[in-house]
Amino acid sequence: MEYNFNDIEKKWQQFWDEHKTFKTFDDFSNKQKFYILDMFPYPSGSGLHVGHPEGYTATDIVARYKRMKGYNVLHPMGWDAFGLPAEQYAIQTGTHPSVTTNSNCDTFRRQIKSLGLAYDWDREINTTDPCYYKWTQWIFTRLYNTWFDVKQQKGRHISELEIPDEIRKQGKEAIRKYTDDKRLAYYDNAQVWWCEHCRIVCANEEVLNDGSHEKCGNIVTRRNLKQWMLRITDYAERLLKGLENLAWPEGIKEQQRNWIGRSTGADVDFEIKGLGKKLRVFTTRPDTLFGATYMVVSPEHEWVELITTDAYRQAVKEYIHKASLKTDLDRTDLAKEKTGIFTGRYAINPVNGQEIPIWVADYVLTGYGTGAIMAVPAHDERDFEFAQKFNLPVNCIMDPADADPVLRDKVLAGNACWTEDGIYINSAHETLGISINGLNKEKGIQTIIKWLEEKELGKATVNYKLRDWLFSRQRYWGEPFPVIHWEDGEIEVLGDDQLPVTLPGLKKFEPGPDGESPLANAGEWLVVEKNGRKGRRETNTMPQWAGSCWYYLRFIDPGNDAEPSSKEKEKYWMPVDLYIGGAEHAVLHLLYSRFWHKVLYDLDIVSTDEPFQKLFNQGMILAFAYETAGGAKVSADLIEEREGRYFHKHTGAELKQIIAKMSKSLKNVVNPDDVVRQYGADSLRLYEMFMGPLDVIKPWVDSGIKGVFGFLNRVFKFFSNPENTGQDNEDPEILKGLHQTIKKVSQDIENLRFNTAISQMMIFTNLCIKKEKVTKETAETFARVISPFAPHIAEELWSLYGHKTSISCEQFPEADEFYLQTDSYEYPVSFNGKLRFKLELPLDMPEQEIKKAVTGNPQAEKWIAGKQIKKIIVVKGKIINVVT
RNA sequence: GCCCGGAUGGUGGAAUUGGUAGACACGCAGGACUUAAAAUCCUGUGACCAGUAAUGGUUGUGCGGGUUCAAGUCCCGCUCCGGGUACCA
Repeated sequence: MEYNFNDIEKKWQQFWDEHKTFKTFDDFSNKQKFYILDMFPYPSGSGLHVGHPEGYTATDIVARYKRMKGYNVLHPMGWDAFGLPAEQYAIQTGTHPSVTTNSNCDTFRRQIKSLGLAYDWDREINTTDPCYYKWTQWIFTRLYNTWFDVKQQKGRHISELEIPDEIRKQGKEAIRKYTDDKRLAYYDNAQVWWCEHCRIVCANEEVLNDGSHEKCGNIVTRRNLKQWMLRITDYAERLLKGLENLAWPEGIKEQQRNWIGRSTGADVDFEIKGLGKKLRVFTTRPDTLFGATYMVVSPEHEWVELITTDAYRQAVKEYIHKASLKTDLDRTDLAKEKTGIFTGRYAINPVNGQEIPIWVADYVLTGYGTGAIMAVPAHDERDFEFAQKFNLPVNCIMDPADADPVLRDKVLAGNACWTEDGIYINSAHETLGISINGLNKEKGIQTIIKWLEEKELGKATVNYKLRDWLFSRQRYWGEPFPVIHWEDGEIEVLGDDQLPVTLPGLKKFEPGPDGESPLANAGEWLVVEKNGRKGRRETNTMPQWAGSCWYYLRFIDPGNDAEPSSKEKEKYWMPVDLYIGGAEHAVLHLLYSRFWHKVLYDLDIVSTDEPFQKLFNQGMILAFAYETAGGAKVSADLIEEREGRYFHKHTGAELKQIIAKMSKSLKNVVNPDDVVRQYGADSLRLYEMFMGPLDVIKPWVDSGIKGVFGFLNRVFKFFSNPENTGQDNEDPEILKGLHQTIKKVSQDIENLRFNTAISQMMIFTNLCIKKEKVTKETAETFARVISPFAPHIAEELWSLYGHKTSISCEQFPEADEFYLQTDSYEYPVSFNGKLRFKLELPLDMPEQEIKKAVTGNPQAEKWIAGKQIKKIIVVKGKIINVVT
């Protein structure tokens, strides 16, 4: 029978749809649950690309397999549909973003369905649906009404915040300020990144390290705006600790750890001479206090003016002004030429009473630590560089005893910087009662911190690189904040009964004046009045991350209008057992979600501390592209191939084949629709899995899909022919192969190694074709084995064998060890590690006899002749090695 | 600079705890079918050397060392490529 994939696939997709084959029931009774989730897509206008089906097919195989193994499987799909492109399109054409979004979702849904993915479509969600974002707003109000109790390391309701008496005495305003300073969501004047091109505020995370906006590549600038912020920094420690028990790729965990950037050290107070104030610095190297020869405060430090003496005031002012004009790009410029200026003021080093100058320099950052440092040029590269430039003293206090002697001399003389371990010198003060001379780094740090704490000059502290999360955007197409700004300055966050705050209809979607959100033009929607008090709605909207921070909870109970998801269902389904998506979300989405989830956990809304138990990243799919000798890229439709070389159709120049990301400009984009049309969904699924391991980056090769297409043709031709499947008694070799295949495929699915599972099925099919006949039982078993990978063809075969129900409701076969046992083994026999011949021997043969059998074998003579056998190594069932 | 990955035939990639390197597939070559082509099927295919041939030998997992009876796999030192990050005190 011909393999007519088109008819087969349409037929079964319709069958699944009509019978709701993959509907998930909340069967809390006996079945074990398995929640398997894809990172839901942003439905862009260009539709699915071949990268999407990679992860989706992988989860689909696991979902189908687990279902056949008797699990209650939750495998949903939805749309992360707020976002810029729909809004930009609205600005250009006046089409409401919801119209664009809905039509894009329709395209995505159609395309995804055409791949035969086993989703429960009754659970489809859309972040732009008011029934969905009602709960995004609801969670925001929870964040607003939560503070983080540092002692308990736990978020608690704001009503449980104790107000200190001294604050209480100052009255209502002070209490409000005190409370607002603790809330996890707060409204604050923030220095924000501004992208002039997109006219949008960006989070730190959305700005690339060259200072450009990740979405458009435009260079961003700084602006001061009132913005909503989320106090993710409070959860830094929890977010760090929580990583320990997660089955995530080590690399991703490491990226999150680096992003959080925990570092331990000490806060140390330096008395400022003539001011009666103490300047606090953070340092990871309190042991180098004796080498501190100057101090630096950042240009934005709140005491800069205070510290600066009159003689230096003008110069410092000019310096700060210049620094404020610099973008972060300039500040972290490649050249990194350090700049700075003396304030005229001195501080007193607490370990030895020495007076050291205080400088202002922009190599010290405002947002980290205390925004001020003690500088130890002898033992810190940055300080050393600065000291060299401004002729500040370099005072070596650590002898690099084990270093290269030339370098050591330079370090001791203050002509080089040493940051590694060594032995302290010049690090004692008799009257102050401190000495670390002769100790090493680890001991030195301990000793100094202990001394500082005793003398109340400082204390051990921990700092994080992680910053609070800038949570508002000046856009229309996002979740509105459930917030009213009253005319008297009070901020009111709406109660649950007033949610959702829906987006108003607009005619024009251009941003408001001065970078304000388009919602600033929303007229009546903006105005609120209550008992004669006037207010204005918040015009910012939430960033795109908001909706994706908790969507996995909504899939559990998508229709619930009383809660984000019911407690009972949440408890049953959470956590997500397997989460698959791209590594580009290594920090942002995955860190934000974990943060929200932990807050919800603290508030007893969810039952697990972490949302995603196991995470896996699929590798990107690239495609061939072409470039000229000069490196100019040539679009794929201008290529001519001759004898394995590539030439430009017009110029005739020889081109180099390279591997690059798929892009419109290179015209090397592969469209899944085309692939499905030409080879069918089963072939696309199989090829994406057969290309290589799921987690590696790999190029799309057209000829590769022909290979799996050929395989499916052979499978269908052979197994659909009753003449081939009418054997009465099964051949032992087939039985062995079949059970090997069941075993290998099961193991490989569990370990997400689909490429080798497919290869095993190919081997088995080749064996069947060679043997020409199998039993019906074998054919039915194999259909079940292949069904998670190529579900359409498997359903078709299954119905050809006379079954009326879906194969996806069948049990996955179990491998029977009985058929896998063997009693003899063909040993590879090596001499001095080199394979010389093979020898079939019983597996239960004692070692002594194996040795005899080897040395007595005629083939061995040649290799033993004239030599002494030193020993014979026998690894049972593996290898024999004769050493001469 | 720092952190994390990676490097195996012409190509994508296989190879439990160290134990037959190159499974499976693509490509290529030869053959069958065909008037021809496509499709399909069969055979061969890391490189080098010897042999008419069956076969035999040498060599071979980015480079240089080491451990071991045995190294793609473990250790030390590099090179190149990809990703993240960047004055975080």
